[in-house]
Amino acid sequence: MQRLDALTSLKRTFRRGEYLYRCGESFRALYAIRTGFFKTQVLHEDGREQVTGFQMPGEIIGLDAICSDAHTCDAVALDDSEICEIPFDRLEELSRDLPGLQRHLHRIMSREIVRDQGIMMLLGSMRAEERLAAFLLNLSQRFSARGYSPNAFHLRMTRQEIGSYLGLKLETVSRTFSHFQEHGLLSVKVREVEIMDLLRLRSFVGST
Amino acid sequence: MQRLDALTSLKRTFRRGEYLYRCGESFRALYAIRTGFFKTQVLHEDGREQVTGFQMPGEIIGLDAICSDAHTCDAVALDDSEICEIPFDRLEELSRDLPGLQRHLHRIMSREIVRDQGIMMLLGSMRAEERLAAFLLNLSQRFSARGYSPNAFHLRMTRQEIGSYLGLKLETVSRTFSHFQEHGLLSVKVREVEIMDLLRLRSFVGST
DNA sequence: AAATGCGTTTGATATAGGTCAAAAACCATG
DNA sequence: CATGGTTTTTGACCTATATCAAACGCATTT
Repeated sequence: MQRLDALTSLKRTFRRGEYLYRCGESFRALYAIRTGFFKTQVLHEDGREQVTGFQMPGEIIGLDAICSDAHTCDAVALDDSEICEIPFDRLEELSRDLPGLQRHLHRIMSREIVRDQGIMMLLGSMRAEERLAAFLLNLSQRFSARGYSPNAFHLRMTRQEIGSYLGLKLETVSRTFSHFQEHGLLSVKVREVEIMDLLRLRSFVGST
Repeated sequence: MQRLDALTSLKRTFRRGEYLYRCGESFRALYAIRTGFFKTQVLHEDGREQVTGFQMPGEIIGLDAICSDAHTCDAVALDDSEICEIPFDRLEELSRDLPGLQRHLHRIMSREIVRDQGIMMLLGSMRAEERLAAFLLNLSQRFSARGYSPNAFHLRMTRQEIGSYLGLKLETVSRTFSHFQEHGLLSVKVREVEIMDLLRLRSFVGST
């Protein structure tokens, strides 16, 4: 356990807008978010961007870099944040001695794969309203798991970033928020969201 | 190395249309494809399906099940196939003794995450022609890596399955094939594809 | 307090891709 | 080789979302 503590001893802080890593940089460590908020994005050479995820405290980023020893996306702080660096070779070493840690690591990687499957489902076969509803419910659930209200929260990302993540244009995101508001599902004031009717919002997605 | 051989000794065959596993089934093993062709899909309760991938020999499926000890998607043979079962607990055990194997497993999981990022990019920010071009180029590259022609191959999946994977309707897939053919990029006769102008097809992805 | 600047909202219009429908091609089976 | 079922193609039309454009809100600077 001391060794595990030693593994996670290096902490770093980031201001809003700063990059934790950039696509192409060589891979050394995974990062556990302690506080704050990040996004990960892939950039196409023609300038198009695809936001691949929003990460909150307790989540691990950098897993994509293992396969090629280089990061395949950017990670950007959306809020002042603190992360904890986990050197990957030492993590592998330690997980050889600690089956519980090994299993944990595998679970984390697998969970990321399942998360991605969910996004494929979202992007591949949902309509705009379903996408936004699924997105909000996902945030709600994650805030809730961290002890915050599942019904009222502050969005750390712009409409454009939400749109990129959901495969929609920012105007469509904005309009869909307005629709939801008109129908009494939620109240939204720029970045502040309050979900009024969680059940009905859920029924939009079909499941969850 | 004997232990590694022992690990991969259980083989099974599947006829076209048979399920390797189904969503919800409990997780015991990963599967390495020896011969044949599979698809993985997630089903929404309202009947919508999302194909999450097409797998060929040498590829590993089942990684999604690690995190919850249950499969989160279906895997269906698209061709008569042979797979090799890899009991996961024994794989973990062995990878504690063999750092090379451990690293290999991590790379495979990470590669899957990167693959999924690519699909998000595709679904989130490409148009129909780009999606289909990217799909064909991906198949081409994978056939090529297996010693088959990169220019001529047989599609194992239906237009509907391609469409589901690419977030398009089957009619759109069909029409886009026709467009490509009209422009001399490829020749397609139902399931037989021959790429005539690989460079120009490539220039589709990442332009416009 | 005015000016600047980004992010957001809203409206008008355009279009890529979806939907519906029918015909054609293909494939498995008796 | 005739049959019936599936898959594919193609056409006509429609709609969800994109695009373009303008105004607005809010925060920061001057």
